[in-house]
Amino acid sequence: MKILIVEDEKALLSTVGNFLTKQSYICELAENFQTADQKVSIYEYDIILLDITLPDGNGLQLLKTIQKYNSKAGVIIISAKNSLDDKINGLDLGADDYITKPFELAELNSRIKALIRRRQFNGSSLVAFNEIEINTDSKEVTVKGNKIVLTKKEYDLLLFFIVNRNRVLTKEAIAEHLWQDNIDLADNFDFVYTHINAVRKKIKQAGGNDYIKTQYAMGYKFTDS
Amino acid sequence: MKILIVEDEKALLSTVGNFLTKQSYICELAENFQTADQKVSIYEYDIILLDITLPDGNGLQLLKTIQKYNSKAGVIIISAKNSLDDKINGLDLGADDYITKPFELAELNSRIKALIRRRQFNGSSLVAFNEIEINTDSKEVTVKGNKIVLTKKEYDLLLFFIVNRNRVLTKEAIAEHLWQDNIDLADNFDFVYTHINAVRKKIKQAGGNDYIKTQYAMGYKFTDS
DNA sequence: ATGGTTCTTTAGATTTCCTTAAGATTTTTT
DNA sequence: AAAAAATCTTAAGGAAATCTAAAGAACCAT
Repeated sequence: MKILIVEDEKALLSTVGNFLTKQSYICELAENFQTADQKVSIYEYDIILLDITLPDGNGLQLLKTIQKYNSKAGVIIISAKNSLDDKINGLDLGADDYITKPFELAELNSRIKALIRRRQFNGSSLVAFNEIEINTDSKEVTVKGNKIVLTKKEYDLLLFFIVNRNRVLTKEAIAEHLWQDNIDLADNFDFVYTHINAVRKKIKQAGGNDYIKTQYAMGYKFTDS
Repeated sequence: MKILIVEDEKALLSTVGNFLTKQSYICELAENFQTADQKVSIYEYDIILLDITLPDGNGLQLLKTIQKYNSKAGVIIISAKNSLDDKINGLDLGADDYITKPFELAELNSRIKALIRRRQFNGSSLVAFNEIEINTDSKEVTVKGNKIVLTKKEYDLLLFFIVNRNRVLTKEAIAEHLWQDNIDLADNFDFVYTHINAVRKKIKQAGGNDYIKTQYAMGYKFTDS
């Protein structure tokens, strides 16, 4: 099982490299965009760990090279905190999973294992939270195996929640993600209510739990507990 | 992610403060050189927004204090129009970016995000004081591992205390932080009592110590000793 | 154009919690 | 020791945030 680790922070790079080597993976390291791009276009990897913030280029660009020369590889994005949208852009561009800095090595390990497991069965990219699954390729959403049909806004909203699980998201942050620039930040964001209501309704109808927890005056949190 | 906003125009200060708070940053405000200098030399920040034209000193001077005590912080200079030299001096003295008045909140936001990305903050989302822990991502608060549920005002208050530990905070300072602009300085601040009482009660109920020490006629201090 | 879908707006119902007020308690001053 | 000032505590009315449903507006494919 070959893994390429792309990360410009040297300390982190070698920590992760050492750890994964001990876990019996064959590791290669790249600490900038150029090296990574070169390696990806020449060699084959099973897993690529990709930090998207690199000094000499954006890791998201690398995803294109990966798709071209290394389409069988599974990609886990390493994202900086607070770059909420990067995660989703990554998933759109073909990444399979993401992990937020700082992270536990144990967590990284279990995500790698999960990815390997998934890849062996079907090559599609899945984002899941308990009984809710999103296939980001086909954009299909299932709840307890039942397919539910979401509109684009609803889909974006649910994906945003699941990718940012266990994080309180303010209405403003949600609005900013869903409407990008077409939004007046001084506006009121009451229309968010409507879409949250719609998503809740559809998940409930399919027999799913309501993981969207309202935190009065703070925002919403997608969580188990 | 902690941000210090240094700006003498009160209206702008509170607008920016409110906005960034809603974007899930932990904000502190300073409306003159002296306060800012003091805060910078005592506390740690991730980002400092710095207006250089202050009534009681030049913001560029502050950069030296920042360098000395807060060298990890990223600095964005807020400059008045046409003071090009200030910008250049600022960048020379270690600022990371600048933004010109008047500016859009959206623009400020994206510059902050860019700065975070560049600096690759692994902004710790844990704030702790002995047996009390606050996860600022999930906004969960635990006391001896027991989760307690706080309202927004209570949460803000506790966070303010812990961030400003070992420091006597007047009722006025607390009120100013919790209510930002919506406050009449001629008012009495009796309502602070109610919230302090609520926080104390909930922490006690979860088996925690009462670190909120009342200093008669002076204020409150969150401390061990 | 037309019909269907999705998005936004509106407004009333509901929930949550913030402020107020008033009496009790503590600390300081006289 | 009494008076004054500051703080504590509790409960209830009202303000603010959220929910919900339904109608109007925009969009899209035919």
